Amino acid sequence: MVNQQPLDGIFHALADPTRRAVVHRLLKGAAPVTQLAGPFDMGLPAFLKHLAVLEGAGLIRSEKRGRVRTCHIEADRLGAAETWLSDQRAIWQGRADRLADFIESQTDQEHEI
Amino acid sequence: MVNQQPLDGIFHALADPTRRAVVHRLLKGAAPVTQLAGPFDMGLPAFLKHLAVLEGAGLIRSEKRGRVRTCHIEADRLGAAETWLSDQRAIWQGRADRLADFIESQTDQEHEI
DNA sequence: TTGTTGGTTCACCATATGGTGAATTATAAG
DNA sequence: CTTATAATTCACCATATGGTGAACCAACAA
Repeated sequence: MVNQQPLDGIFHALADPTRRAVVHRLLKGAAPVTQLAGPFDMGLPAFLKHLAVLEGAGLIRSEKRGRVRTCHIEADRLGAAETWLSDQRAIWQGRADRLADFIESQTDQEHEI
Repeated sequence: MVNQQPLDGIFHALADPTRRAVVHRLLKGAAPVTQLAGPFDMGLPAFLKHLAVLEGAGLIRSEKRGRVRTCHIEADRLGAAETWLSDQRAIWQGRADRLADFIESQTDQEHEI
């Protein structure tokens, strides 16, 4: 996989329930690693990998103060994904000939009857 | 990976530039497999796996008539992802204390000065 | 019937992903 | 100084992912 467009990382990061839950949690406020990891049934090393994926995708940011690392959400990166999706919807909605697909699917069904 | 929530599959499917391009293409109208595969620099077997991922996620549908399989977009599935994202944005925007994050980050910087 | 075309299946491979337990480091707290 | 806590690193493992080439099947065309 040579390609590494930003959307690749963002969508990949969001394709995991643990990571989505972390995003969801962080939207309500920053939190340190161990506290974030609390609800999940996995070891710290595994959880850190999830955080690394999120941070690599730019969805979160983290700073270490003393021995505690605090994670923050980077909300505008979510916007990048949202934008791509709404662009696609715009294309879909803008189609003049969407009816063709419907008719086609009906024709298919007739053959099955 | 035991968990298989619908969003897992949808986001995973969208985390690949080839698959996003296929979605983009199909939004403009249905197309047969070989024609869809045309622009991409990979063999048919590899491309079929991408289609399988998209179909598994419910993002596309396909029917075979004669020897040609025609693929259609399933646009409402995109909506599921869009909805999750806009829900998250709602949480973010609804936060009363977003300022706290900003102040915290400023405090961090002061210590570095 | 003989190609040719559109898809499919198969066996295989390299790398990525998501997890583990154990050892390690660094900062706080007693 | 000693110990507990927060996080990190390391070696390792099973499975998933994304690709290949070659063989194959089914349908249309000549």
